[in-house]
Amino acid sequence: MPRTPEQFEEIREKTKQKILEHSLRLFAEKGYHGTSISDIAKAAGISKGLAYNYFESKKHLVESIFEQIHEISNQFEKMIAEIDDPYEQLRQAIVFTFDYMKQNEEFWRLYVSLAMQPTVMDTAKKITADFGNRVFKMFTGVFRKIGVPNPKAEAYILAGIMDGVSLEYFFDKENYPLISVKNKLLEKYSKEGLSKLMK
Amino acid sequence: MPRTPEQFEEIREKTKQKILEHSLRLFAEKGYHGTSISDIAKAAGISKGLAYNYFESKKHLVESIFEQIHEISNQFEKMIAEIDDPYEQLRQAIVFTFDYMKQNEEFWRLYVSLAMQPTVMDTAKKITADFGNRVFKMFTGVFRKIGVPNPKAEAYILAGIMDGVSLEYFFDKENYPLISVKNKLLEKYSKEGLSKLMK
Amino acid sequence: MPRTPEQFEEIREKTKQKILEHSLRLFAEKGYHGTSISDIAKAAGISKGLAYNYFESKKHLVESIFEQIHEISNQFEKMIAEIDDPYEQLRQAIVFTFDYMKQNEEFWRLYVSLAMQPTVMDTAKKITADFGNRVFKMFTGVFRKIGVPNPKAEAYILAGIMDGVSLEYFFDKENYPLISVKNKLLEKYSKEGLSKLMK
Amino acid sequence: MPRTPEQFEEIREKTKQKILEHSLRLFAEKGYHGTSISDIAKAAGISKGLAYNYFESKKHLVESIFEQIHEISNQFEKMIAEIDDPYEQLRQAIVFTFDYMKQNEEFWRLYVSLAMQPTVMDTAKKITADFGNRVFKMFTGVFRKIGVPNPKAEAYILAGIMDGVSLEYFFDKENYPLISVKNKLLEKYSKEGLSKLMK
DNA sequence: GATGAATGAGACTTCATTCAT
DNA sequence: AATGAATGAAGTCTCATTCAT
Repeated sequence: MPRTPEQFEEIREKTKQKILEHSLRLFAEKGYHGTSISDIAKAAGISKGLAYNYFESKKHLVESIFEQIHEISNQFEKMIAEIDDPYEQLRQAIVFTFDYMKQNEEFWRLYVSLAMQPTVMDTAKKITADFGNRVFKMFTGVFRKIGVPNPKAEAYILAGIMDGVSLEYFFDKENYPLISVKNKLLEKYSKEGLSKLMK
Repeated sequence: MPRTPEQFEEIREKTKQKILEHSLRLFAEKGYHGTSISDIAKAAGISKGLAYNYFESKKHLVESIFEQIHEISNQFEKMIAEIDDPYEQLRQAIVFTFDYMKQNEEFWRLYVSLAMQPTVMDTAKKITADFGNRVFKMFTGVFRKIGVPNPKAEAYILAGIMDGVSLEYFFDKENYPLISVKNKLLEKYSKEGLSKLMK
Repeated sequence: MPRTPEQFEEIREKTKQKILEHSLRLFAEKGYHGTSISDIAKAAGISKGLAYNYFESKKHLVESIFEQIHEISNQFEKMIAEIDDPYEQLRQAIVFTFDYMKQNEEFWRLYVSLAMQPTVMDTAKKITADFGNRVFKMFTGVFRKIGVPNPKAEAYILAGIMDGVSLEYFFDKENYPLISVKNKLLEKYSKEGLSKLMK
Repeated sequence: MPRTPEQFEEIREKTKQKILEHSLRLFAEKGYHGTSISDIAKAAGISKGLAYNYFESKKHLVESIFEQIHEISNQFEKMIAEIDDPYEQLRQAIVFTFDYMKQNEEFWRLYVSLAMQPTVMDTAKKITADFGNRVFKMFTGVFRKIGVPNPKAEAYILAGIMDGVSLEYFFDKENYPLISVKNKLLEKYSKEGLSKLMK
C-alpha cells in the first residue's frame, strides 16, 4: 500500500523536526565545531545519509536553525506593535527577552555562541544583523516617543544590555541573579525610572 | 661556537612573539577552528614544526594568548584602586573598557568569540570567569559606596552593558556609534546621572 | 532501498578481514612502527579513512590481530585436555607449536616481534603474559604427572625452548633445520627420552 | 690555553660513552621507536646537535651499541677456547650466559627486543646472525666432541633455550625463577645429564 | 666541540560529504 | 525515503636531521 503524498509530507516534516531539534541541542551543548553530522544523526536516530536528504550541508543545517530568529523577530515586533504606551512597550520587550532566554535556552545559547564566530556563517551574520537592526529600530522609536535625549544611543545601550546579560547568564547560569537583574531593568526602564533621568 | 644563552633567549622571544601576534590576528579574523596551525606558521613565516617548539598544542597557544587577560585584569584593578572617588572610578572603568576595546580589537574580538564557545577551552572559561568576577566585585564595591540600591544587580547590569556593547561593536564596527554610546554611558554613570536615579 | 543489515554485515566482515590480513602481513614484514596506516590502506585497496571506520586506532588494530592468540591458546588447551597420556600431551604440544609456527608464520612473527617491544602495547603484554602462563601451567602439570624432578623449572625450560626456537627460526628461516630440531625435541621429550633422565 | 690533542680525544671519548650509556638505557626502557634523539640528548646532558657530531644517525647510534655484541662474542669464544673439557665448556657457556644476562640487563634487553624488529636495522641483523653463528658453531663442536647424536640439532636447541630463557626472563623479571632454571640446565648439560641421554 | 632554533616529511586521525544499493 | 560504507582533504602533531653561530 503506497503512502499518500500527505503521509510522505508528514514523515518528511517529522524527520526534519527531529534533526533540527537534536542538532540544536548538540550545537548548543558542544558547539558547532564540536558536533559532527554523525553525532546528530545518531542522536536523531537516523542515518548520516538521510541528514543530507533534508539539509544540503552542515552549514545549511545550522542556518536553518538560525532562521528561527526570524520568527522570534516577528513575534517580538508584532507584540510590541500591539502596544500603544511606549513604557509598556519597553516593559514587554524586557520581559519577552528574559522569558525567551529562559524558555529557549538552547537556541539562545547557540545564537549567542555563533553570532560571534567568524567564518562559520555568512548567513547567520546577516540574520543576526537583521534581527539586531529591527530590535534597535524598535527601541529607538520607543525612546524617541518617550522623548529621551539621544534615543539612538539609548537604544544601543538597551540592546547591549540584553545581549550582555544573555552572554553572562549563559556563561554561568547557576549563579546568575537573573530575576534581580530583570527587576532592576524593569525599574530603570519604567516610566518612573526614565522620567528621573530626564529631569 | 654556540650562541650565548642570551642570544637564544632573544631569538626565542622574538619568534614566540611573532607566532602570538599572527595567531591572535588569525584567530580573531577567522576564528579558532577556522585557523590552522599551518595558516599561522605560514603567516608567521616559519615552519609548522617550529610552532610546536614554542607551544605544545593549538590549545596551549590560544590559552597563552588568552592569558593576556590577566594582565588587563591587573592593570584594570590597579588603576581603579588608585582612585578614591567612586564616581571617578566608574568613569575610568568605562573609559578604560572603551579604549582597550578600540586599541586591542583583535584580542578583544578573540576574547568575546571564544568565551562563549563550548568545548574549546576549559582554561579560557576559567580565565574568563575569573576576570568577570573581579570586574563584578569591583563594580559592586563602587555601587555600594555610592549607595545605589541593590548594588549587585547594578553591577551585573553595568558588566552586561560592557559585554553587550563590545559584542555589538565587533559585530558591526563600521556602523556602531561607539563614541556616542560611550558618552551616554559616562553621563548615565556620572554623579549627576546616578543621583537622579536615587531620588 | 538501503542494503539489508545482513548485506552490511557481510561487507563489513569482508573489509575488516581484508584490513586484518594486510596489516598482519605488513606488520610482520616491516614491523609495527615501520608500517603506516597509509601502507595498510594502500595494500588493502581502501582509503585511509575507512581503516578508522573499522579500527579506532593503529593500536587497536594491532591489538585486534593480537587477540587471535586467545583462540590459539584455547585450541591448544582444548587439544591437550583431550589427551590422557602425559607423554602424548607433550608430543602434541611440540607438534602443535611447530605446525602452527609454519602455518601461521606472519602471525607468529608479529607475535614474537611485538611481545618484546616496550611502549607499544600494554594489551599485547597482558595477552602474551596470559598465554605464557597458560602454557606454562599446562607444561608444569604434565611434568608433575610424569614425575620429573622440579617440574616447574622443566616447564620453564620447555617454554623457553619453544620461544627460542621460534625466534631463531624466524630470524633465519632459510637455513634453520626446523624438522631436525623438532625431531630431536620429540625424542628428548618422549617417554624414552624423559625416562633416561630420571634414572 | 688550547687543549692538547689528547685532551680533545679524552673529551670526545667521554661524551661518546655518555651518549652510548644513556641511549642504551633509554632504548632498553622505552624501545627504539619510543626514544627520540631529543630524549637521549637530554638524558646525556648534551645538545641534540652534538649527538650528531658523534653518531651519524639514530640508526648508526643503535648499531654502535649493538656492536658491543662483538666484544661479548669474543670474550665468550676466548673463554671457551681456554677450556679443554667439553662438559666444562658447556657449563661455562651456560654460566656465562646467565651471568651476562643479569649483569648487562639493559644491553641484553635491547638486544632481544631489537633482534626481532624488521626494518630497523640491517646491520643489527647481520651482527646478531654473526653472533648466533659463532655460538652455534661452538656448541656444535662441543656436542660433537662429547659424541651426542645429531650435534647440530642439539646445538640449535641449546642456543634456543638460551634465547628463550632470556626472552621470558625479561618479559617478567620479577617472577622468573632464573636460578632454578639455570641449575636445571647445568644439570641437564652436565656429564651425568648428557651421558644418561646417550645410553 | 657545542648549541638549540629551524625544517619538512610523514604519521595518525577526523569528518563532511558522496554513493551504491 | 533510507542506509552506512567509502572517500579524501585537511588538520594536529612528532621527530630525525640540518645549520647558523
